[in-house]
Amino acid sequence: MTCVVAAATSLLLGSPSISDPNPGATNLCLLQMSRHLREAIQVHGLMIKSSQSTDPYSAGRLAEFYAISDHGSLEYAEKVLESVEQVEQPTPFIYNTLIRGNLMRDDPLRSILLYQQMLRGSVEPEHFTFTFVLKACTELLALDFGKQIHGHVVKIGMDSAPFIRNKIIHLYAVCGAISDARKAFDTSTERDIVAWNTMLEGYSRNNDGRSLHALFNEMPYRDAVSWNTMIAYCVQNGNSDEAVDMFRLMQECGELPNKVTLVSVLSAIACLGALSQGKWVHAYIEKRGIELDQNLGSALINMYSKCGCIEGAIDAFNGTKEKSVDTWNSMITSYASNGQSLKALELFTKMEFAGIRPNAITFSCILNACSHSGSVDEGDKLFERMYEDYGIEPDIAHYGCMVDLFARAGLFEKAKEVMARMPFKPDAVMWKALLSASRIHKNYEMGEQAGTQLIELAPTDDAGYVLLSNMYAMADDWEQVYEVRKKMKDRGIQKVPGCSSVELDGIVHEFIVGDTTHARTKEIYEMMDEFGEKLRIEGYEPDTKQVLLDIDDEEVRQSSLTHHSEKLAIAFAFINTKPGTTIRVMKNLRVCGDCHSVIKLLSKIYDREIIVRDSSRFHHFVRGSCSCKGYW
DNA sequence: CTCGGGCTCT
Repeated sequence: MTCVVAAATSLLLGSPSISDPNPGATNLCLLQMSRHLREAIQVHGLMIKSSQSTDPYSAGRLAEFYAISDHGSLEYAEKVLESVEQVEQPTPFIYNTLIRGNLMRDDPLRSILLYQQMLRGSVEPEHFTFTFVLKACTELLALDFGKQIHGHVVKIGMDSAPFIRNKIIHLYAVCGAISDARKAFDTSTERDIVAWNTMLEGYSRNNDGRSLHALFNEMPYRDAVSWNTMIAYCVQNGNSDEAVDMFRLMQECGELPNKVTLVSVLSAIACLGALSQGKWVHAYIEKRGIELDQNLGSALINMYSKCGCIEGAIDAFNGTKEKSVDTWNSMITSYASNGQSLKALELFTKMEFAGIRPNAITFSCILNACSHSGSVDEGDKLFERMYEDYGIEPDIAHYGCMVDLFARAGLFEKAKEVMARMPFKPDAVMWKALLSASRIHKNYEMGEQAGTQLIELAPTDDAGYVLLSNMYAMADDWEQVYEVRKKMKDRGIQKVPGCSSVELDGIVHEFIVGDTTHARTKEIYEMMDEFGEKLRIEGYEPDTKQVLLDIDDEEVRQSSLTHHSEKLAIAFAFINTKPGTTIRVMKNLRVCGDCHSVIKLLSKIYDREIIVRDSSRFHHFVRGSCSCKGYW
């Protein structure tokens, strides 16, 4: 096709003797067939020669090609407008096209300027014009300017047009003027489904769950978008359970989930760590023959990864037809967070080999993998290559990875060097990494400094206090433990209670520390006693320094330790699953050292694979050892 | 004779 256009164009340019019965139509045809900017420019040249380029319809076509098509150029589009202006008043179509083109290329401000230019030139806006300009206002959050346009629209009686009215609702909703949005919604004569959905989105954005649900219930009928909006709202507010319920209800109501639905529900399932539900969704995608595009592919990889199921993630990765950087990044992260850092590094090499250009996020993932596998030299090299080979300036997160990398390996001098050299002030994430590493390497001095800084930088986060006091306890510095505890109490910071969950037959069971509310509490505690017995035989002794913050009495401390939520969840899973079944536990906080050693032993004693997802990573316990190799 | 990716996920 490309060759045809080029050949035809040069033929026409080179041989004025060839007679074309309708040269104007031929040119437009050639223009439409153009697949490259230079071809269009050649046709444009022909049109200029025959004075066709300022003819209103042809100029519109030219502007459209330049402003909208993939091989266009907004600069040329504006040139078309300029040349028309010199001859006559441009049509609204040319303006509409330019406004739309700039919107599509993420320059809404230019769209607005063109609209103003249009008005100055006394070109009458059409209702197409308003839809584009209102969208530009929405993207710019230009509420006042949008209100002016709204006024204009009302004045000329166009406010009842559904497209325009919906854009107005959207504008107000996005700008947070929810009552104005509702007014526009209430006063519209015919409310189509988009109007309802737009209003739903408004409540969702404004975090008004009550009005959102009320409106959803009032809807005369709902489509997939309506359901998706509700599901997304649940996900955004951390109500993963409710999101999954909505997803079920949606299907019961006969509405077919689409890709957007699936992406949302997968992220909810990932939060819950509900693997069997995630597998169901994967099977559903395959059954319906839905193609794994980049978004859906990444959502699946992410879900499997967060459920500790690396095989599933690999499947989803391989099943994603057109892999983007994000797809690769997701897979690299999956390996890294599941304790397979060397695989992550391997995949990065494959990625480079496949000619995919890594981005800043790729390097965060990969440097993180290096620190978790203790690949210090490799990480050092990659950090250099990041700028040298790919021109990516490291941001604070990358420096954080490097600090983590060195500190985890016990190279505190190197870590400090990085911090001194970097063009940023250390952030809480960095101090936290340093503090954790100090605890592992028993570098109390470094830990004290990091912990103090951490508490100053993130005074409302309980993690700093907990980590620091735990470290003091390890060092047997009980006076400091008390100080930290007091500071925490004075500032009204509460320790977030540990909470773990396991999924059984599609139902997620939750346990908090010392939980006695579950229907099968008695059996659970009996199981725990059995654990205790077997552990004692293995020669295990509880590490009571891990509890600290909430308890003084040694006896209570011990019992609290045995009742950590992950242990309850594991006991429950033991009661309800056949020997040999892999157990997956999701925890909101990091696993404590005592639980970590207990679970290691349990995996050995009972020959069970136990996978625990804590707040920062996965622990795959198999036959007495853990994939994190003691680093977490 | 042309034009509304109308709302939902990342």
